[in-house]
Amino acid sequence: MTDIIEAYLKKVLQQQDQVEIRRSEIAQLFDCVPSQINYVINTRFTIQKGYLVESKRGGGGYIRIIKVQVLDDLDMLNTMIEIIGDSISEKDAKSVVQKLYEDDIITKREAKLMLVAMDKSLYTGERAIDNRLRSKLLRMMLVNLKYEEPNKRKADHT
Amino acid sequence: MTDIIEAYLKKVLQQQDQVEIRRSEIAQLFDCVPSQINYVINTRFTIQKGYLVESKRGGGGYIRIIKVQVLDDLDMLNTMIEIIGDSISEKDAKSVVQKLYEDDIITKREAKLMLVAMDKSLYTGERAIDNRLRSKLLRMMLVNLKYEEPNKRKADHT
DNA sequence: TTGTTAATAGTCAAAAATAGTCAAACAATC
DNA sequence: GATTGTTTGACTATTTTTGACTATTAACAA
Repeated sequence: MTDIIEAYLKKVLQQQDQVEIRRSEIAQLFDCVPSQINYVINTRFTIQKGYLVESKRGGGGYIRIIKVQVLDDLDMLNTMIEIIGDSISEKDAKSVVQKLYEDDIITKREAKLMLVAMDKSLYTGERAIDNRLRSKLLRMMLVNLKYEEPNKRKADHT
Repeated sequence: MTDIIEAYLKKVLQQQDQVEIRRSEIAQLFDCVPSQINYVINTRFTIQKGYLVESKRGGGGYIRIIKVQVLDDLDMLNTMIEIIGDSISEKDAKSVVQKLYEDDIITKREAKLMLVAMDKSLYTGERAIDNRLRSKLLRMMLVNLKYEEPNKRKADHT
């Protein structure tokens, strides 16, 4: 269900750079409880994945999902570095890498290298410590990319 | 039983380069306990045998088996992985990366990413601990370079 | 203005729906 | 008989679904 609703919203977002819904309407449309919509948004439309969410309660209330717009690769990298902050979970870190791949800022191989480096199996198991180290490593890699020549890319480098 | 399930999955994989199952369904189909499926996967669909496995728990969970191609540079990478062992200094690690770059096994950008990850400024300062973590990370990265998923169209997110 | 009600959305934790781990029991092979 | 491989099930971990309760806002009544 979550996947279906996610797909629906992403489809709309392919045409527009933002979408505004009424929570109860979408819940009805997909025949689920309203809080399911919150779950979808909290897990699939995070800032690490490149989305901003605004909402208002009360009469005429809404939930608005906005695709984050960036100027260019450099802007994207800077934005991501900010988002990462000084601590990041495995999941969020992987979302960031995935996003960079989807936006053609890194190649698939680069993404895979970065993903292994984010994997929890690499770290100590102390969550707080791991998240700080992971953040440091990811930020260092992104900073590095800022000063590298962009990859020459074909339209589709799968 | 293990052989039968293995054969079944491999038959499907002859037609497609990946297969997605629901563990409980397959267990039912072959009338065995679900954890049997894990056994099959752990013994017959390893990375050494050319398979990658991904899974998700919870509602809508799945196990996905993906055929991977082993790349040409296998020997070189295997040798490097052996040399690295379970502990490596910053200097030696950087030499390894440099060598891979000189031998055209990795690109310049990939080399830079890996070098950042080897840098001592990332680590704790406890030499023994750092060298083990560095080795683990470098080996994980190299293992990753050995395999490649078959071409799959990336979603067209224009 | 000021309360009150209706119409929203948000939070949180329990329950349900999955998959993973591990070790004991069992079976096959050497 | 010892070793290695397989099967089983109890227990754990993760993700999703659900619903009761809370918070906010707008509209309206006093």
